[in-house]
Amino acid sequence: MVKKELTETEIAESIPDLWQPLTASQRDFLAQNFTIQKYKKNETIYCEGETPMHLMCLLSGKVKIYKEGVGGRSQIIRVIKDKEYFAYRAYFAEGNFVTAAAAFEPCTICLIPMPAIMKLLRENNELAMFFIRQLSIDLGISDERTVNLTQKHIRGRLAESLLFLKDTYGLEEDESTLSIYLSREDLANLSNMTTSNAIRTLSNFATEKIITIDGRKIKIIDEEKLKKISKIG
Amino acid sequence: MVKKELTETEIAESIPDLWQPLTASQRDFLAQNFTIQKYKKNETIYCEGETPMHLMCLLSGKVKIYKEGVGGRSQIIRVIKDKEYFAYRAYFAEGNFVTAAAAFEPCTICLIPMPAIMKLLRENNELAMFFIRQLSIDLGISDERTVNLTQKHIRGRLAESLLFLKDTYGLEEDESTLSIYLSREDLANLSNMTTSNAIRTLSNFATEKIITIDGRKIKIIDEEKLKKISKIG
DNA sequence: AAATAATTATGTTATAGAGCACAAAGGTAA
DNA sequence: TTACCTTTGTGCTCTATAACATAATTATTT
Repeated sequence: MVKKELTETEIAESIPDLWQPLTASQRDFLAQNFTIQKYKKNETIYCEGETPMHLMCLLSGKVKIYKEGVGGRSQIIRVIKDKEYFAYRAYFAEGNFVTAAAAFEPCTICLIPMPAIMKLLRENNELAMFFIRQLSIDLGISDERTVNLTQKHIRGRLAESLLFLKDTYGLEEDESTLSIYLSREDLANLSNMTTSNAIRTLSNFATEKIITIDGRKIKIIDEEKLKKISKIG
Repeated sequence: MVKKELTETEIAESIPDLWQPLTASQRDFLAQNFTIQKYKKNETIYCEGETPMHLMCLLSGKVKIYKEGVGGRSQIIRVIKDKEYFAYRAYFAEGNFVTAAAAFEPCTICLIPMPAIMKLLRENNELAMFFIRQLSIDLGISDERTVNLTQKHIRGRLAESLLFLKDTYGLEEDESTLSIYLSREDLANLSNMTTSNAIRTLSNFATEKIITIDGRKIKIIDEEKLKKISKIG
């Protein structure tokens, strides 16, 4: 664990949502409990079944939260972009992790021990409201996702995943290339399908001129059509 | 809307989790904002897209939270038993309902305007922690559910639903009959399958002496076997 | 009580998508 | 360079489950 000396300004910029509601003394306290950790590409951040210890905030990089399902098939539950918090749910629920997390690409993560967060929460309602809002949003997304993954057909699921990646990580300067380069396998795990079907459906989309593919680079050409496919399932 | 005069004791017994953390003046305030509403069997409590106004606590009866999916297929997301709170997530997420709620059987529900809850939340951290814990638990369940519904086979999904109903609503005095009598359609919507497949799989379970069925009455005979089927998918 | 509608049951058919096999391409290591 | 592994791509087969059709029951309404 790297314990880097950071100025309070640097910390404030790293974790604005958490920092902003705090009083001066609470900020001091948080600065004492702030550590930085780096993870290599594809490195596991935490595993299913482990006991949660820290709140994590992704400072840079991209992270997947996933779950090993039946027969080794893994399902990506959600993805984290920078400035997003994760790994706290299980602690609040007083249980172990039901998901695992791994780095899509090299990551810098800020860790804050959950007991420190609990102390701040007991003192600061605005902070509590931040978590209530965040958990509520995530629960709504999860409910939507359950229905989408179970009821939509392969094309609809893949289309939705592509739009979801666009909304989460955005596009490159050309305004059409997805800013995340996933393996076909990750794309399949995100869309609840086999790798072969992700490959096949992706090339179908390319043939239909909805996207172009160049290795792992995906350009969205016809977003409207993608939305339509996602909608009708 | 029935505005029944209740004693504070009666209220306290109805909504213990919400009541217990409050101070005397907060309890007074809550008692002023407490209304009771009754719903008939199968009546809709709220719809997808509506704006959330009240926190609801189920005082008696059974409720399903569901979502209309692709092609009119509906998916039961979770079920509520008495003393459980619901309908608050969307308000906290500052959006409209993404799910609908309906009564499985006649229900009595306590409604508290969300702005009143917000006021109490701002004053009372323990109350905030209650919601953080509850949302965290529900999010974990939802994540588990996503994988179970997408990856398990029909038998596994139905077995899981039966165990889930047992855990939620319990058994009758005979220690084996499920305390909830669902239609095959509801059972199917809970297990992400068609009604015909719910019927078929249910009678298969009966043939295999895992359960007995008498109309909508389901007796669990071999819980261990059910757990095994649920586990292997 | 008769009529109508809803639910449960069962058989048959059709198909989406998994599973598998294998080849080609690209990466990494020795 | 050669060897080896991982990822991507394509074709073929098989099966779980949806979709449909039609009774048989059971509720509900008139």
